[in-house]
Amino acid sequence: MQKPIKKDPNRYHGEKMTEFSEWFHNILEEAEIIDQRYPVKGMHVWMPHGFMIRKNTLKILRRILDRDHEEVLFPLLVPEDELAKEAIHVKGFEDEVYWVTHGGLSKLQRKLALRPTSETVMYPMFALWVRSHTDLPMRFYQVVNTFRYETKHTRPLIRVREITTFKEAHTIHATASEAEEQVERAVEIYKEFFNSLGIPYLITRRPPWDKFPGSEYTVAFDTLMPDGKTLQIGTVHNLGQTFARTFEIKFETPEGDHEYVHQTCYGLSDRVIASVIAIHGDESGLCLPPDVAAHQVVIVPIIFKKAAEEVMEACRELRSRLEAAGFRVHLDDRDIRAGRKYYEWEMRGVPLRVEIGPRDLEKGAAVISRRDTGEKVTADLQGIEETLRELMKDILENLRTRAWERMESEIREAETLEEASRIVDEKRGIISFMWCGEEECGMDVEEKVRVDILGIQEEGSGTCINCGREAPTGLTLPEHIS
RNA sequence: GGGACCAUAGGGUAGCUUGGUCGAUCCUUUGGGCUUUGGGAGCCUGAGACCCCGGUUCAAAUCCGGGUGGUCCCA
Repeated sequence: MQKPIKKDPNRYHGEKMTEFSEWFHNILEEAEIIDQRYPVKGMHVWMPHGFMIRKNTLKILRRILDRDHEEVLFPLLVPEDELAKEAIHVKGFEDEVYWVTHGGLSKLQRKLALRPTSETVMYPMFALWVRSHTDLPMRFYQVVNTFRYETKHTRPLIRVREITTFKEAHTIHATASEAEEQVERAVEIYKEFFNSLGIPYLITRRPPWDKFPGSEYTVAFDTLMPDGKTLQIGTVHNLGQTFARTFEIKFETPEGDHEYVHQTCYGLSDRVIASVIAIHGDESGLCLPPDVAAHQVVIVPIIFKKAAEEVMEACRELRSRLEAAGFRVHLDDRDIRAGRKYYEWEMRGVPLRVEIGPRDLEKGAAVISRRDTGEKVTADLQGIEETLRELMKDILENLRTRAWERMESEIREAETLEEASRIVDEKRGIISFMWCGEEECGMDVEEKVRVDILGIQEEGSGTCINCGREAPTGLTLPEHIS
């Protein structure tokens, strides 16, 4: 009981803000999310706890997508000639494609690529599937792994060679305006998804030199990591008819003509999980939104010699009750000190902890402790389901608000290039300024201020910070040091 | 694409400069036992490592070469 509160130097270290990179690395190992020791660069192992979080995250996503998308599954390998068909598209990926060149000992007559993304895998099949305007629209998605031969430093969940979780949706429409509308819908879908994870985001239209290769335009979701740098966590592309022409995807109109379809695609990856971990986590470790947490409630019995069995029995009973009520609950009945359990479950991000000891039992109560605030309250065992449910709602709300405030406090407005440069010197955060939208002028800004322009926000107006021309749309240009 | 640094139990480290005292240090982890248990328990007793290949040498964790893996900086 006289605890020597010595900080174990080998557990992950606390200073999340000052040493984010180390914090992130350590928490992934410590909380048993990812094992980074697999002996191939950029490829890592999902451990059971991490896999649970991933599974729950996907569950939320599928619940939303399944409303009007159909899930499919396409092959991993793309023949070289298909991959090469869409020239601009290939150019964007050729440096980072993995190739399968052999089958056993014999060399393949036709090289096969590991999909870097699945446009060229799916679209030849779409050409077979789409016949008539009555088939449209079509909305598909799949959750697969993709491969990119990253040459820069890899980092678990954020920059990897095997993207283990890539949700890609592909839609097909009869008209340009329907495709346009689908882009808007996809943005709404992603908003709903990120909101249910409490992740703040910035929605921008990517500058033309940074759009998806082969697309008309790209709308991207970015969030802000604790190190002050932005992270792209989702993209929505309007593909126009480019791929339709390349892959001959046509439909018959009511009039009997044959026209090329209009397409969109949009994707999310492992980075979503990285952002949940990074943005909500703190110096005690993970802090998970209840919907993604592997365990939502952990029960810790406070055992003394006297009443030991009664306490255990009450805990077991509570567990069955909570399970019946639909909670993901765990009873930690290990024979170690309660304090140690607290530290462990806090590190693993469990939103709620319920403690039951002899004193509580006499009162027919339990102590509930919430992970996000550290607050403890005593609650009646009677009707505790409702209390816990309320608290979970509150936790998500609190996490979301907290995260949005933090991100917004890092967005700074600049009226002049000098001002922007000064902010850049701080090496963190996002700068918002007006830009005319011209490519040449944008490149010039990137050069002068030494930033990467993230994208254009579709609101407000003013004069361009660089050339002084009228800027029809307000612009947010986050500093994006990659 | 260019450069710097690093590699010792599951994790973190000491030792390397000046080869031998290393039967390799400390923390954590981990098996067994007793006493404990309202915020990381204590004691006893076990377990666990010099990245790979080659070289120099009587002798290599230590020096040299190559490989592999990792970290960071610059374009």
